[in-house]
Amino acid sequence: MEYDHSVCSTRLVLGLSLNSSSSSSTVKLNTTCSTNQPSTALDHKCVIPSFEPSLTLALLSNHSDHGFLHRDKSFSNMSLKRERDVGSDESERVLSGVTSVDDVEDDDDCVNGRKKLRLTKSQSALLEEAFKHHSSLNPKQKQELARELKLRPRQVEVWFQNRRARTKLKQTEMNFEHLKKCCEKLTDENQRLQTELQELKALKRSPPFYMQLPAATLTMCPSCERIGDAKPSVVKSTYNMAAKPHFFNPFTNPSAAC
DNA sequence: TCTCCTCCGCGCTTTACTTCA
DNA sequence: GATGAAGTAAAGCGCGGAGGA
Repeated sequence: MEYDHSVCSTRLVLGLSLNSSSSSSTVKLNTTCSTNQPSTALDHKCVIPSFEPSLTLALLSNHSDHGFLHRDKSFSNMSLKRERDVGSDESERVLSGVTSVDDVEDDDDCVNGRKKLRLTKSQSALLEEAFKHHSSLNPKQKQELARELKLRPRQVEVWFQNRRARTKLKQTEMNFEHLKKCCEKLTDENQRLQTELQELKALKRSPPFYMQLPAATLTMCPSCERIGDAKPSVVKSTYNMAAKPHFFNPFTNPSAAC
């Protein structure tokens, strides 16, 4: 990601939009410059995985004796949903081949007792590598990765969710820093322009330079040093020159801001 | 076309664990 | 070495959108 800071001017339109949907998640920064420069857009796209076939088991196992299911005394929608998750995990475990006694013990530790799972360095590295290729996994990729890492697919899924969240947060922080710098530069530029405007106003209020000179000196043009015939329309005074002053044109001059 | 259901991703939050003063 | 605050990351929860029946 790179920004072209050289093309923006004082009239800068900055838009930060965060769009999310189930099919994609987009973090977009549009930096539109008044000089009709192309905008820069930063996109982080997540691709929706395709349909995942899975089994849904009813809540009949010992899972109800442990962990989060305790929280739901009633047969609410939430409990139904958790049941679905548990059922999904069960089916995924079968599909991913994680059926050993050790695996089950691990599950009891990290899910029901909510003991924190810490991924090993090799597991993290492999997940990072996979994330480089796909920020989102389809069911098949998830199953394969889970089998490779000896994790439950749900854990792989959660890792990718958290990883996407971290990426998005980092991107947002970067966008914020960029906008902050732009704002600071625009503030400085605004201050400079205000000062320039005050100077020009003061200059306009003061009497023209040629009126402060003795009449004899008016015969010579201060600009071209040509002796004039004292006709005011011919004389090029410094004031007349200043009548067409150089103004900072934000549309033609590069801004200090961006 | 509408409704229901399921799946999935996301935002927000909780919590276990680590690091550091 | 003990301890508490702060930080980090795995996981929980609820919501909404998409899509199929």
